[in-house]
Amino acid sequence: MVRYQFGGESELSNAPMSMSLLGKLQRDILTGKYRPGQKLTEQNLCKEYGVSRTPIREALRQLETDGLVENILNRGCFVIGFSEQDYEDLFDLRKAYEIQAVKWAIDRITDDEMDRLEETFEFMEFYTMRGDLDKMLVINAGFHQVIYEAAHNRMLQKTLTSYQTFLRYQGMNMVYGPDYLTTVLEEHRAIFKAFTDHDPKAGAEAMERHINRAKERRCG
Amino acid sequence: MVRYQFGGESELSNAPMSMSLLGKLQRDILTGKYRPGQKLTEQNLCKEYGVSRTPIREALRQLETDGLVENILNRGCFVIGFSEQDYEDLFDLRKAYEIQAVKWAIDRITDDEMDRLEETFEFMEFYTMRGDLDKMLVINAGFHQVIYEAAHNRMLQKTLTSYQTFLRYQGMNMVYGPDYLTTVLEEHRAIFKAFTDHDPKAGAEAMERHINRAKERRCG
DNA sequence: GACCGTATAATTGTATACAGAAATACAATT
DNA sequence: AATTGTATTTCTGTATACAATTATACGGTC
Repeated sequence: MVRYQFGGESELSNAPMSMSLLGKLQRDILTGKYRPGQKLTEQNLCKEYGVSRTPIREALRQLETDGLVENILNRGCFVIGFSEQDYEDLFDLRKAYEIQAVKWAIDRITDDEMDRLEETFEFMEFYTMRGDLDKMLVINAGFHQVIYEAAHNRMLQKTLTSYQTFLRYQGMNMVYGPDYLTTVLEEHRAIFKAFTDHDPKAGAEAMERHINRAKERRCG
Repeated sequence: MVRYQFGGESELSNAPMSMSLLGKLQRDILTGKYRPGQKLTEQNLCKEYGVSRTPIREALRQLETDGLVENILNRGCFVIGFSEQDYEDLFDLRKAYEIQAVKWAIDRITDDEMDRLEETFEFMEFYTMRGDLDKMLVINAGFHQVIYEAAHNRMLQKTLTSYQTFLRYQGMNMVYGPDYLTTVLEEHRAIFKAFTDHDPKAGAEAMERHINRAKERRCG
């Protein structure tokens, strides 16, 4: 049995069913509810999310490590702003890791993971055929997630998952062209083929093309 | 006036003079005081570091985000173990980012940063001449830090700094060969030359060689 | 002796209380 | 009007208290 977990609601580990406080804060920062430079007062966040200061502070510390807020001693947390350059750069950082991920994944993937990758790709074909953009965006993220897992490196997985979260909320404002679905499908097909061919080099090249075009499209 | 901050005691932002709790925990995990799989009980850490649970918990959350511990809901924090493969992989992840860093840095470096890079390199030459390994290791980290800063990308800088911390504590157990100093100096000279030549491609190649050899040497 | 259920203890998650620092308001002074 | 010094308030940093969950110990049953 293969389970899918594309919803994005549960953040890998400790998520008590509903969206975690950390996830909510990530969302609200990345979607612009809190503006760059804005001070996040703990009291206000307590009221906003209906919890006490302790969990708020712990979430803020994680956001600090994630690089979404800056904590200045005795003065509080401030939302970090991202320039256009930062967003562009993110594609290059992601590209470097995605290429490494696919190379490792093709070498290290287990049979079970290969089954999941195949099934995920078949879902991509299905939803492309149906023209279901929303489902496609979710499956798209899932396809990459399987690769991250198959790379069998915790740090890589954490970092790329974090980038995905980042781009997911960014992508919510994007406009998707008419042939987005078919184009992206073919890009993923090339990547998937590299897995069936056990060809890390081809995988790296296909992934590089994929991310380069994603950068041009300015969406995942 | 150019100030150096190589000591590694102060972690960029909020470090109240002495080593921060987070830094101590990082050190004690990475140097093996706490073993992989070991449970970090909050009470014990309180006694160990002489603070209450609140700051301990906040530090643990940051360590979780950093990937040094795993937090299981209602069960506590456990030290994450790193395999030989993980350590090898880390060089590849670092390589990907260091190459990107040097390419951006050569494009984006300010005059002030260039002065600091030059001065740092001159210190490297001096300490190599003197055969001062300890100082050299510190300056080595500093040289890369200047590059990270010159790349002008917060995420890149955070990630690479974190890798440096990781490898620094690892490197403490390493044995350095007799020509380590001169070899490393020449590798850095090639990188530095790429900056004076404003040649990102050459910089990337020099950096790739540097990290590849570092991987062979199994130290910074 | 192995297994299971309950009671107890220990530990985590959350809320609150208190101390110290920073921001603010405001009066006095130039 | 601008500035400085002080008092007040607000907020962060830390410690502690309480609630919920998990781990442990122990006794009963097979």
